Amino acid sequence: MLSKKTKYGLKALIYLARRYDQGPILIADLAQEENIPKKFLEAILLALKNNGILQSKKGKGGGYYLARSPKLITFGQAIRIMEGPLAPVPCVSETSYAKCTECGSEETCGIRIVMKDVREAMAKILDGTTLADVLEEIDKAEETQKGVLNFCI
Amino acid sequence: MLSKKTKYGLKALIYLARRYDQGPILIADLAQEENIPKKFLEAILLALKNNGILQSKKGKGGGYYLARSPKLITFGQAIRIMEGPLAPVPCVSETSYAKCTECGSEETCGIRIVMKDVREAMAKILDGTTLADVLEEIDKAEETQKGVLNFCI
DNA sequence: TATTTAGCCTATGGATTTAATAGACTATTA
DNA sequence: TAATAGTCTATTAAATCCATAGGCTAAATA
Repeated sequence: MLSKKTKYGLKALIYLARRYDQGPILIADLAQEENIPKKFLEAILLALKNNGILQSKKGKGGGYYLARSPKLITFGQAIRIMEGPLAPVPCVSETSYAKCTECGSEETCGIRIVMKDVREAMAKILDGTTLADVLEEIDKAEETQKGVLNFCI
Repeated sequence: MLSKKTKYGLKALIYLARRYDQGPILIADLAQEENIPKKFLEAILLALKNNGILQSKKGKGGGYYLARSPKLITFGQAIRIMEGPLAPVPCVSETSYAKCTECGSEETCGIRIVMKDVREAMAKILDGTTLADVLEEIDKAEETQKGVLNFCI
């Protein structure tokens, strides 16, 4: 299960993506709009900034904004920063491999064999989905919803 | 990341699957062979029993054994018992759905749209992989390893 | 029936992580 | 220089994870 931290972070990224090239967005506004505790959000945005996903501007007229186009930011990148590696076990992680403590031979570990496939499947989706993709999907879903509503009326 | 609890449990299941129809296995033996704290393992096996994956026999000659053929026990079943639902967010869980707190409209939530795909991909693998499958894969991997060793010598 | 075996139950504890809040500090802009 | 808004350090409550201890209960065997 994703932590609240990660959910908040993803919500914030989607929010900022929707307002890309509208200048810096205030933490306070973002927090209020998305119902995120402001101080908690501060820490999350800072982490995203320190990892190159976001940029910020201080002082009046300041705020946060995407460091690059929504087309170039993936869910995978963001989730790894906030939640850690995608891999269910460290021994199959591509981005932060570690030997499983007390796991004898890695090549013949049943758990590892299965989790390798799981990691790959997750990575394929999350590293292949950009913020721009998500915005598009949201728009599509909203159109469909409108259709459903009209149909109901 | 999988918790130690889950890893221990999966190890135990694979161990028991390998010895299916060899009668009950002692917790103590299992714990020692697989390097799992005995008391912790007790709790894990009990949970698996209470969820229909294992059966046990008390008294002398007792122990734990699979409740049914390794072909009929999947990783998905076991992981859900020990780790909880596969779904990254409760609102896409098939086995234990719950509305995300403070998530306005479910149909147009960007996070949900992506995580739905992730859940499906994970479930496809984990619900499609039985203990018998894993034993087979382990054997295959061990054969390959032998080949590598001989080649090296 | 008595005894031993081995799983079952309750509870405790430390360590770590998660979620949230408070307050002082610093850079920037007008 | 005064106001703004991000940055940093601490603290805390709650939850979860990992592990251990000790007594209880069911079952097999002598």
